Amino acid sequence: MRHRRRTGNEIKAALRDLRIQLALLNHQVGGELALKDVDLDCLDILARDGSLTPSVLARRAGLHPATLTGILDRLEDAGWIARDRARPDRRSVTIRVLPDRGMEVFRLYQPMMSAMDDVLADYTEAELELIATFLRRSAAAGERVLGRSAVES
Amino acid sequence: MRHRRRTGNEIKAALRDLRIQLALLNHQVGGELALKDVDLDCLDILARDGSLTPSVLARRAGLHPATLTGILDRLEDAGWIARDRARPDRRSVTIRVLPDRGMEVFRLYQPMMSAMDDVLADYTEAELELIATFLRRSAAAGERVLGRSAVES
DNA sequence: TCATATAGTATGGATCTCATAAGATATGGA
DNA sequence: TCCATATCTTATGAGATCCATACTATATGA
Repeated sequence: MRHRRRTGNEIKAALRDLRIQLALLNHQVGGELALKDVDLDCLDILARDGSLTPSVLARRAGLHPATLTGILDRLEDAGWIARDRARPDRRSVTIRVLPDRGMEVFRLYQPMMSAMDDVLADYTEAELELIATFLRRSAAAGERVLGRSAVES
Repeated sequence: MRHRRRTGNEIKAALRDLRIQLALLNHQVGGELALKDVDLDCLDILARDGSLTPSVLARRAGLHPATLTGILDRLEDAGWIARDRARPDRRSVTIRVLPDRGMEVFRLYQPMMSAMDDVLADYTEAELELIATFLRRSAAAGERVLGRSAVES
């Protein structure tokens, strides 16, 4: 059917707009916290995946290991993370996110969270489930695509 | 109802994951095109909003005017944009996105577009409309939130 | 006409990125 | 065990980027 394709394109366009908007929002929040965009991205990945080693985080974030060292130095100095050296492999380091500054971040994202609550209030429970599943599938799709091209290179 | 709140939080979490994934994907695409993340963001904003002046784009992207000059220099040198000086106000410049390199970008985003098509194939037309509306509302919410805090500062 | 405001860009110092190298540790075979 | 090689992280330094400031050109309004 023709409508399906058109709606699909609208979804992709809306997704692009949403990405921009979330990027700008993050940029603004980062500014208040004196964090570069990439610093926030790293913190976000750590929050999602839990403690990682620098090499794994660098690969996952698409950054050069030496670049990540600089980022971790900044994050450590500002009290966002700690570097632990107590693993079976003593070359390795574990990055641990400190809870100390969590409330600051929470406060800065609060306006967007409230705005999202307003959006969500218009939907039924079943519709919310549908949306949640769609978002998870889209994220997983992104992960698959990224994983494939990472393997090739 | 308790379920609503939980599902809402799941949506927010999924949105966070999706944001990360799209950021990483953009970072990867940018790498192939020798573009910084912020360069791609600017191109994306221009694609969304049409031709803009440097000052407007700088404000919209949350960047210092001098920073944007550097970005525009890069984009111009690489053949992404042109700077036009033909407006009523002769101090002003209009940034125009050139179509020349559009196909390159299209090709690089193609894998993600295909992956999204696979995701979308599981939904009915009505469900797709629901999702599209949700995404548009979320983007609009982000815009409102950002607009408010921009006014304050 | 001219004082002031605005758009965009040049300048230069601080900061960031990353290729390379170095140091520390691990691993596997002789 | 000993050692060659690989791996993890970080130091170093050159080049790129960011941005406060200053500057030029143009506009606006008294």
